[in-house]
Amino acid sequence: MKPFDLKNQDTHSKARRGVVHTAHGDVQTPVFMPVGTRGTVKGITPEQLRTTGAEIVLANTYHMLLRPGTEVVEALGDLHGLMSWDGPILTDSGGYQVFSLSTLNRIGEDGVEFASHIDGKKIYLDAKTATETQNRLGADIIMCFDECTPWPCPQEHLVKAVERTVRWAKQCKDAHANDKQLLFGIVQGGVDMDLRSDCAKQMIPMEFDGYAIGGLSVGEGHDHMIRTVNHTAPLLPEDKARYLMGVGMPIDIVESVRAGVDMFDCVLPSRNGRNAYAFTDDGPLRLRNSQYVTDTSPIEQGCPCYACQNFGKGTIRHFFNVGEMMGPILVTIHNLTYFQRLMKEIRSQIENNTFNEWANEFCSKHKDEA
RNA sequence: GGGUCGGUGCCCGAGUGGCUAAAGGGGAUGGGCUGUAAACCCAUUGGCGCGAGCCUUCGCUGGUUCGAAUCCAGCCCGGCCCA
Repeated sequence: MKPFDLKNQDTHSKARRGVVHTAHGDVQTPVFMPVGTRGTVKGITPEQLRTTGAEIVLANTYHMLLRPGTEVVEALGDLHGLMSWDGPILTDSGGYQVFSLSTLNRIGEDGVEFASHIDGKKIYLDAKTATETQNRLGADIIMCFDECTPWPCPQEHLVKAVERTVRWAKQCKDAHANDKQLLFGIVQGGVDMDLRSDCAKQMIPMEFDGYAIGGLSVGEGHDHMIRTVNHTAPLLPEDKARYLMGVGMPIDIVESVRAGVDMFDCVLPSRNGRNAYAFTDDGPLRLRNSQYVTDTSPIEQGCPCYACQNFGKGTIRHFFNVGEMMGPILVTIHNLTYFQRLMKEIRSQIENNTFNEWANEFCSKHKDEA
């Protein structure tokens, strides 16, 4: 079976409605994938995650490799067993940690040496080890080991990063030895359109199961991001899933869907939820703010999530103020539900061929959040 | 009644002649977070002023000193010990 089926193509934009087929089930796109870096989406159970509408979840190779380690994950029934999640899982290769843990690593031509952020132990990650590790962790979609560059980034570094990312991608493809898993390639190149084009041109002949746009949402800002996505997404094969890594704010997602992106992941709904920031259709709420002290209304009127059905803002604010776990739990559930409801709306608008107009309205309403 | 230790900003608490509008916590208020080193991090927190700056503040009152939260005297209040 083809890994990706295109179901509808919006006629007023590049937005698409599709399905990704994985060993643990289908994923309706455009899709938002919550992040469960170390084997769990922080603060909620898989059952709660399911009720938000999530179909697929992320985990991270670098973090699982450090703890508990590949053998232990295998012994616990691979990632699906460990996470108690029988749906699709995607693992990031550790390429993001090349960026996020840059003070703890050294990038070489063949791979990256990390000083473990836990005990300083040397961890070497390259295309082969990242792929073999992911083969064994057992996710349904695995990612090439890439170099996620920072922003701003000197041009010569950007060029080198693209070279390495392309070279490593070939090595990942060669090392990949688990035919139950889809392997996605990643296009790098910062906000340099020529580099993005070069990188895409070199990645496509390698015939990956899907293609990601990496190296964005690293501080470049909404305009740079969207310009780069608008340039890059159309370069990728129409019959393969396109995945914008690490994005993002709702408005970033809507604009990127418009550019033809199918898949997203981001820590924002979960992390910000833990930090009392609630996403709503009327813009964000900072639930620690004193204005909510005695507010008995839900975070979002009409939201079917457990938090909105059972608690008012004042109670949730109280939970945050006294440090009760329930605050982070409730807002995580709400935010993930918000994102899933947004994706559902997006899919429905594409099916009705009304996406573009809807997106215009959404973006004008949320432009302040960019 | 005698002795002794102490009374500092919203709270706790450091400071014991000038660099002190006063360390550090807590609390409060506001902000940030984008393929998670994040249930975390940052900022503000006496008043007035855009600002230089001015005013008020370390129990109360008075004193010493160029200068006092800091030294002295009296008083008030609290803890402990003795009677």
